[in-house]
Amino acid sequence: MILKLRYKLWIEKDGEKVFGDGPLDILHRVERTGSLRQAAEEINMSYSQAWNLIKDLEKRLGFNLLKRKVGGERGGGSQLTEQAREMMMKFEIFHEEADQSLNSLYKKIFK
Amino acid sequence: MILKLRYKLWIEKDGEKVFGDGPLDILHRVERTGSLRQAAEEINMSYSQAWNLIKDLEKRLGFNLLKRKVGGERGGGSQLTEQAREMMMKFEIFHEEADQSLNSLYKKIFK
DNA sequence: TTGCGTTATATAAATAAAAGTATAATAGTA
DNA sequence: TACTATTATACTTTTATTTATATAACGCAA
Repeated sequence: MILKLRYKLWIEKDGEKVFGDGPLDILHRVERTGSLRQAAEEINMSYSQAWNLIKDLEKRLGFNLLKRKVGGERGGGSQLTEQAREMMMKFEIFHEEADQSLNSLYKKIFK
Repeated sequence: MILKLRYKLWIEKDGEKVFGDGPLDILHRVERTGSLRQAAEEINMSYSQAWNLIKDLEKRLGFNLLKRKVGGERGGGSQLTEQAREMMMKFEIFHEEADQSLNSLYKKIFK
């Protein structure tokens, strides 16, 4: 019987999500493309949904994740803030180490 | 800014959930009360939902979690199978150790 | 034989989440 | 000035999930 460990990790503030895999992925794509719209498109998420997601996170966190530019050449765009980069980096390291830790624990107990 | 780590752990087989916190809790209550209906009632879950949940898990796992008795004194009831006990025990140990591991990791990286 | 509390099961209703649509505002540039 | 691709925002529609309702079968006990 091949069972597999699954898990989800995220960060909350006052009982509300403020960071997780979804935001991490979107922010990486914003970093690369320079546009929230393109980032959303890449993962087949509607722009409005992506926009609401980021807006909610920012509101809860109390700081901006994106530096926006509306209009202008190429219509504008978005870039990461320093605080966004810091959060991403910490979450990535945590996620990576957690993955190793959980999987070795799982093997120890279930195999 | 007080951020809090949150996580969810569960076991899958062929991409479908076969065990997690919910089932663990219900099975504990069945063990104590001798009845799936009472177990469901305790956590304000409809009996049909609890029944479907357990039935689906059993189907996916390929073995029974409950020994059922229909009719008879007190209408019948349900008891845990040995395999259910084993799964519960392993998952509990895993969960407990994972909790410690994740939280110390979280402190190390986020604090 | 009737009542009881359970398991077993299907179906409907309600709620929540996700996805989609529409439109305004913006500021460089051709 | 007209065009462009973006951010910003409000709604509507659709889908998925959860919850509720209803009913049958069962077997012991009074």
